[in-house]
Amino acid sequence: MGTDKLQFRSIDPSKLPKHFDAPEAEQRWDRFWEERAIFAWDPNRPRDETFVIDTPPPTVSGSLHIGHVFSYTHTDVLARYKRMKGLNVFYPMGWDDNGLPTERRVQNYFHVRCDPSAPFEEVLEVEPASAKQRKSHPRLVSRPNFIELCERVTVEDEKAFEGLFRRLGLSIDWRQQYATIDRHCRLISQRSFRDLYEKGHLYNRDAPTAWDVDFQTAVAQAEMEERSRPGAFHHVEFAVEGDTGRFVIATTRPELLPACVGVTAHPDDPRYQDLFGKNAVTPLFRVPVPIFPSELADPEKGTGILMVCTFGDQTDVQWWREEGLALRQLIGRNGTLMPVAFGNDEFPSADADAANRYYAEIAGKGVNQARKLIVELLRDPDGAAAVGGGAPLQAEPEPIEHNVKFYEKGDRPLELVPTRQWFVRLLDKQSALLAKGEQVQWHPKFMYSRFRDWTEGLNADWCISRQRYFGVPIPVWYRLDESGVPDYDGVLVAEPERMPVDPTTDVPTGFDEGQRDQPGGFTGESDIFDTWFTSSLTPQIGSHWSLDAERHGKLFPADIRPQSHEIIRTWAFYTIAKAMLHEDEIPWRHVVISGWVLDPDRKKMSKSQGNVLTPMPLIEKFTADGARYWSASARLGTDTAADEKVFKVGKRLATKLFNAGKFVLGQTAEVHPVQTELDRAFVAKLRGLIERVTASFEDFNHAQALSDTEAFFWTHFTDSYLELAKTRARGEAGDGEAERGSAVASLRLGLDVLLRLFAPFLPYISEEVWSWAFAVEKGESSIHRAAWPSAAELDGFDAPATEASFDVAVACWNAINKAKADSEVSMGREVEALTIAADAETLAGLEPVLGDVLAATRCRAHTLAADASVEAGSFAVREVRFAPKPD
RNA sequence: UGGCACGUAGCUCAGUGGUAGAGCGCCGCCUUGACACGGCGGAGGCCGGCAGUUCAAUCCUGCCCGUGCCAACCA
Repeated sequence: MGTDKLQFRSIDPSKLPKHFDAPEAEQRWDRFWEERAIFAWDPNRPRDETFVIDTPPPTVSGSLHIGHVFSYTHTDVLARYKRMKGLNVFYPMGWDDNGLPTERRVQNYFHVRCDPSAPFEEVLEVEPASAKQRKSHPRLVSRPNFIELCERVTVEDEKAFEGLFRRLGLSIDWRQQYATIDRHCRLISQRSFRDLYEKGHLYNRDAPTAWDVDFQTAVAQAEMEERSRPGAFHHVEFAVEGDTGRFVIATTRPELLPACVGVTAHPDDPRYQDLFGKNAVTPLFRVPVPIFPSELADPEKGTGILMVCTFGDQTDVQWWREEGLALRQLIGRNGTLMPVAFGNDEFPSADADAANRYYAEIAGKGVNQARKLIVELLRDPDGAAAVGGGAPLQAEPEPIEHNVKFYEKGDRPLELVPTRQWFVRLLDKQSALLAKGEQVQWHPKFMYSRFRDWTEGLNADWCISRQRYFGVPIPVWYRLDESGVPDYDGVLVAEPERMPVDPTTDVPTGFDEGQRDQPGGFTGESDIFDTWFTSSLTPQIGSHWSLDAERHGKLFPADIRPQSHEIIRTWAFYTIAKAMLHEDEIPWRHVVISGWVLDPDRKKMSKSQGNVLTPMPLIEKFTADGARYWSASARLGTDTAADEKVFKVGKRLATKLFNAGKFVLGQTAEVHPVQTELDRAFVAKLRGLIERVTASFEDFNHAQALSDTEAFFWTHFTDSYLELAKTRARGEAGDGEAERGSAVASLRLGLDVLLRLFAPFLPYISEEVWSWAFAVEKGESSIHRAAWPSAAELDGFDAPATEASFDVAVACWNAINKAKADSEVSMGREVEALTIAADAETLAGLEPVLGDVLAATRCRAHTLAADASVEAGSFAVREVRFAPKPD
């Protein structure tokens, strides 16, 4: 026979290093994958063979933190699994460089501020600012120069991110890269605007809008957060016009008193029945304002009657609209009290001189300072609303803790400032949005409730304009009438073919540059889009929506959207909204939500607490596979502590694979089929593992898949099967070549299958061991392109007499090991003789695997004893005599 | 105040309507021809509390307590 001379493709273990050099291997394999384009998406394959990932574009101006490792690994594990399943994986990478975080970073880094009126400098020379420079005033640079600096910084930041992601082994197709500020994204984003405009989903409006006084830009509902802040109730006495009546309102914002435009109480409140319809007079400023009833006033709160100002909060806006109240805007865009004069139609007063005197005290001040000052003014009896009323401030302010709305990136409370803004109409589409959200499958399921709660609680349309610089320009111009006033209804939207445009430098069709800002001409919109307006298009950015119908058809909707839960209300929500508004579609079939990374003490990581972990040192210390192991051990949606112990376990697992691979592939033997009972039983067990792990992956449960694979590898493979088959594999058991070949064949099969099951989690070590022999043997140079193990693969193997053979062998081996441990002898000590007791049935089951057990335990002579008192399936070892310890 | 999630060994976490699991840590032993970046053995838990459903509850239901997140309350 010619075949019995055929040898397994083995390796010489002595030529391998003693220890796995992970840092070296990580760089080597990253290059290999890149050169061979292992992760390249093939545009020619059909949609049903494609798996599309809508990758989160990280904010590159933010610092790298361990959370990036965590959630991106979750995605990558799935990507690698799907690729091995034979799917054509589309796995792009985007960088979110657009917007405020970058601006802020540039401002700090170079110590500059953007001043649109500053002259453009052809060659801008700026260096990172020194501590000394930071003490002086920031340098003012033009908008184009500022944008140039933003681009300079983001290029550097992107490199850092790419470096991390490559080192981590993310199987990204780096040819599919985008940045949310690049030409392609500006184009898609502006086309999105045009499409929404044509469909009637957009409007612009001059109205009170949430405004950050530091960034000096409007902010959307989704970007607000509430922070608990100390405040105080101030009780202030008002008078009634033409009457002797007085009443006391309670307010936390006394500085808005000059902006008081009305007073309201609940219509059923018996205390204030006779006031409705009359005018109140404010103290200090003596402004007459209407008193009206409103269901929104709560008789239980404060004194039950309150002042309405332009604008203290959202309810003020509502009252202002519904009651048609005056507009007395006090707080300017920079957060200080604007100069106003009393004694005219806008700011009427019964005593303008006094009003102006009081106001002069607080004009130009910031909100906090103005509040302190006005409290003092309210102590002045002369300031009473009615003659002889005494000091308007009743008693001392009563301190309270209350929640105040902030821009999530801001440092001072939001103000409501009337400004012209663009909005996407969403409030009228809540139920349609909910239906779309329901069509998407959320993993874990309960995360849908976050989306639902947010959508149901929506209280404002989406404000998409920002008064900033580094972002996608809103592609519109406005006609100017003969007196130079913009016509905000006659909007000139750029044509799709001309996009992307910058209306501050490009000219609308039919006009020329000379007409810019001239009466009868046009003016360009200088606002940019909210970052989310672009980020909400990542599926379309990848699919080239509106540019390439064929590609779009293959890549949209995407299969999965991985993201974390805190941005469900922004990124997930807006993306669902866009897909619905553009094509009445869902943007992806599944949303895969990662939890948060907590610090080792299970506290939320935050910069202010200084407990943020940077990823590279952890990767250096525990290897990329170790870091991935930690990430992948966490179930979706579960907040997870960055516990070094878990990283360590991952690193240890990779080492174990290295060593096990070295042993298994180091065995030389003739090629024979798997035929010995123990080997067949092992293969049967392996089949069960493949089925369970595959099912877990299909169920988006990567953590279970990893845990099952790891447990099998450690418990069944290295700690038992490998030990039991070892002697036979080495040909030391005195069996024939067929038995030896069987052992080696099944050891290799076990290694082969386990490596492939581990490959999505531990791409480096699995590729390394794969490369030693399987790459050539299987004709697949990268394990990451190898077929995912299937039960069908094992169909050609003969079944064992009974699958229980494996467990019986292990139970007996464990019992003998325990006897050795109890006698404190090494596991390698030879046994001269022992008695193995078990019930008759168990004993019979042991027979076909007994040889391997005796060989593995180095047992020279044995007696089998049937003993019904021993529990079925287990063994008692008696009358053990150990050989003397060899010299 | 409401919604969601979580509460299991010292720590980090799995898990199941039928005698409770892993890793780390701890204790004892073993320098074994893949691996001391190992191996073997062991100790350690009224599965947050109280009720209910069930033959049987750590698991299902209700209430309570605690933790986290989200949202509301913001005069």
